[in-house]
Amino acid sequence: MSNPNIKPTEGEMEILQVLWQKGNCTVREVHEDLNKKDAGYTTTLKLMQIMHEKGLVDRDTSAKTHIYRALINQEKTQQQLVNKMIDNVFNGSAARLVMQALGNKTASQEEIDLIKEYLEKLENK
Amino acid sequence: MSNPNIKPTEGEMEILQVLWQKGNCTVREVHEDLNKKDAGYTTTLKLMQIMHEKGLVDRDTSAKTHIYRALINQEKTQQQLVNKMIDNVFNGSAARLVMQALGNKTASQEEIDLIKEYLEKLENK
DNA sequence: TTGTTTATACGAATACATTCGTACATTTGA
DNA sequence: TCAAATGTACGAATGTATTCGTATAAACAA
Repeated sequence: MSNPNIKPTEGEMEILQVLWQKGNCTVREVHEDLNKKDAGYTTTLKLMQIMHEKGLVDRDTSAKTHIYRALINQEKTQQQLVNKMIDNVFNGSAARLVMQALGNKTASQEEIDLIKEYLEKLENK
Repeated sequence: MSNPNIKPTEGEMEILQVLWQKGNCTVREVHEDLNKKDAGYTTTLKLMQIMHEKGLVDRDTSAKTHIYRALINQEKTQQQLVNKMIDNVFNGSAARLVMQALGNKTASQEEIDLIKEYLEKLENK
């Protein structure tokens, strides 16, 4: 398993988002995608080097500019973090988390339809 | 507002859970409720003192043994943490978080029914 | 060629969370 | 009364995440 029980930090999650979305990336590409923040380039570099040490990412160092890719699975990681939150924040109740998530403005009608569809599927097995 | 934009740490969340559930508590009561972990008593004490400094809890110090209570609102705090997770882990998609939460074993049939009911209500307004 | 740009590596500063030891005061019970 | 138990306060050690400065090498362009 490449994904034992690692909990990426917040900064690491931001980088993983980019890698999951774009696939293989250089440090600069990731850094530019993160431009909302005002951190320096070497900060992003350092973070990605640490992530490599931790086994969160792999990299191709054959050229001068290294190419990074995520080593841990997006869904598994999300699952792990959600489970932790259910436990840590919602006393173990998935339903309460779901309702909080739906009660907020980011849940559009479209999203709600998606969820209903998903619930149907869940029931049919 | 007593709840501007504070993000409780993991350890603080554990203590808040106890306070939200039991209402007013002494440090010892909280500590005993947290007995899963092997941290010492003064560790819990220190954490709660820090939480007081941060304005997360209030305390009655009129007696020797202080009585603590949560100052921040449970639902608001949960909402805040869920929103952060939607953003940080699920690229802003509440639906994806919900599905991950439902896809795990902690979501029982009972919970799923609850959620469906909740969705109905959401649609009717 | 040579100076500028673009990389990586890495040490160190800073910030924050967690944990514990110890000092000291109050309460309690034999 | 006085020793043990129970409580708070607080400094300090530890661990971890984040940020940046600087050294150095490679690529590039005039």
